[in-house]
Amino acid sequence: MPPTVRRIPRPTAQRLSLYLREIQPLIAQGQPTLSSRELGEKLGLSSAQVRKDLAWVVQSRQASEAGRAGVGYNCVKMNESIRRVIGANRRWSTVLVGVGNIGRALLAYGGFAQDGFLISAIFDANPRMEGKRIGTLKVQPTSALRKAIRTHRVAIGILAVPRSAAQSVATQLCDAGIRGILNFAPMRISVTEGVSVTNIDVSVALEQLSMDVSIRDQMRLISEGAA
Amino acid sequence: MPPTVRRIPRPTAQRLSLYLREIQPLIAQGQPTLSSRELGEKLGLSSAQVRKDLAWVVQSRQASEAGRAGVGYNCVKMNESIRRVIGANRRWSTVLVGVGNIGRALLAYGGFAQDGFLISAIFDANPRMEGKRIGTLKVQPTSALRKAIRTHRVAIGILAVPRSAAQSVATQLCDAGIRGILNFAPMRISVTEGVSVTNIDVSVALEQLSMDVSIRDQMRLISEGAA
DNA sequence: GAATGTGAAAATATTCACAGCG
DNA sequence: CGCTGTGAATATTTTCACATTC
Repeated sequence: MPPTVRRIPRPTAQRLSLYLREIQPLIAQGQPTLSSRELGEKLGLSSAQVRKDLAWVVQSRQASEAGRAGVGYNCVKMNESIRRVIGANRRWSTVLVGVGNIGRALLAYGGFAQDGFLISAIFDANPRMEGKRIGTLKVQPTSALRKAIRTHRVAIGILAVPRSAAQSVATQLCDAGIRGILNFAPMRISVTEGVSVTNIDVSVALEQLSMDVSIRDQMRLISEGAA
Repeated sequence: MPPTVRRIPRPTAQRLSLYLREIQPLIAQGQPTLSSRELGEKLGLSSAQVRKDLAWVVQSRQASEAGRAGVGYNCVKMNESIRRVIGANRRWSTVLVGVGNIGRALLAYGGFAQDGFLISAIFDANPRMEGKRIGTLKVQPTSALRKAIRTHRVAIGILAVPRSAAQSVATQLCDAGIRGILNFAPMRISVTEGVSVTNIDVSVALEQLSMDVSIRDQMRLISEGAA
């Protein structure tokens, strides 16, 4: 047995998604290859970093589709390899719970299909929404979650309900056998062991941003003081 | 001069926002103190990690408001100290560009005010929206950005326009003197040197989540195979 | 006893730098 | 030459473990 196959590092995994975002438009406009330096420049990363990351893609599968010295990486092949490694090559069936503004924004944005994510059914905890049609889908009560998740083999639930309903719906999703939850509610949710959660919290993002701005301000003051 | 004051580490900064989210409800329900172990358990972190992070808060300001051995950290004071360190103690004036579904969701969510973020003015690139009132604010054309940013001393722009308009609006924000942009458009935007950007990209989040789910699946298969 | 604060050790992640290919 | 792939060197982050305080 080889010296224990290490798992793909978190930071690498995160960057791979970003690489996909950069590569895809290039493919669309027909660019055949891309060097680690070019890709790195677009994202503010060193070329060595990019090469190390892409080396993971090649190694983690036994695939041999590597870059070519003197040329760079084949865009199409690299796109496909990355998608396989991060599990974005298959289609993911999802359910959306909550058809308020966020939910409707997600439904209106057609871009997920291209990334392999399909919203199979939509739900709302509010009975007044029941039966309403949005696009091609009819809003169902959350009591129908279990059945929908089983029949569509849904792995991912998108939680776009108000904070007050979030934990209750999260529990229903877990009970119905969901495997991962994308949580838009501005709170941490508790889930069954084995269920993955990714949070999108605007306040956290704003705080991160304001901190960056603060730090830049301080540095500016210092350098101006020194000048 | 002390041996060069190191800047607060990125991962620490990110976790500090999460600590705030946990501490605030505890304050509301009157809990006086919190131990590093308790806080860590809520977030799946080691107590040592929490203590190291909080040590930064105490050190990075010369403040002496530390935890107390045998007791834990004073919730109220820790909340305030963290907010000061990450720049969330002051009020941030923001502008929102794009009053589609995402923009309206942000306006409808009242929780930012509590975190010190105020949406001072709203804009839309679509002239048909001009003059429309949403809540207490009137939609302005993006040509009015510069003036609004100057008069309200706005540091942060929230970019919630469709992909096709994102770069153009980002450029307008930069020209108008914005300091940071929270970008909801599913693309990387180019900005003037010195402007910070934080992206909220649902596809990236979904990919991250699906990758976690995939990895769990693989581990499950392996352990079942071994059993 | 229960907890903090913190050096020292371990683990991770990034950058360097260069051999070798196209 | 330009660029990949990768060990070795750094740098950063996390964990350990324990003296110290309440």
